Amino acid sequence: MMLDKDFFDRDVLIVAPDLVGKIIVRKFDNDRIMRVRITQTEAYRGVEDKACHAHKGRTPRTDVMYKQPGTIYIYLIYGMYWMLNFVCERENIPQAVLIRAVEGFNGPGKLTKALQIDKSYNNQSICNNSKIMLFDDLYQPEIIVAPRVGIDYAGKEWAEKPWRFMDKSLS
DNA sequence: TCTCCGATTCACT
DNA sequence: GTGAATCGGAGAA
Repeated sequence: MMLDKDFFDRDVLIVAPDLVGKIIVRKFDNDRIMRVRITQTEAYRGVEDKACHAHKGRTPRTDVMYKQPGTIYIYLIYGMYWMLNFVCERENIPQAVLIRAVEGFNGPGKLTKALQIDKSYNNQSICNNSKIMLFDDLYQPEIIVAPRVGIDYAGKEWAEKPWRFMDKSLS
């Protein structure tokens, strides 16, 4: 069954591990369809989280994270790679889940390249979207946690939070 | 305007 | 293990 807005209308620390094992379905412009299972996610939790882009407040860039749960947040990193995120919690609470890896594509930059996801998907909703969808096929992976990656600049306290979630059977 | 730097990846030593 | 590629957001001036 398809994930709806209610799925994302929860705390990001609940949604992020729950997304591991779910299926991303991508329909390309030539009608080719690609299905991949999410194997790794990370949680970015609001203004208090120094590693979260929204911690400095609402700006044109972070505005998306304040929107409806299920909104897609895309941004460019290092001038080369698009990062795929899904907004959590109700409006005006800036939380998001980063999709860090899917089955067959290990790394957030690689998976967006494989799925041909770019800036044009920013600020769209994952619910009722004809190009990209999320499904639950009732697969329930065993989850293991780890610190987040690439955020040393946020300071030790935040860099060490165990807010990365991965499928144990694939680690 | 100008400067700094990042939720990464890959090639090379 | 180190460094380059590459660009837009955010903050300073």
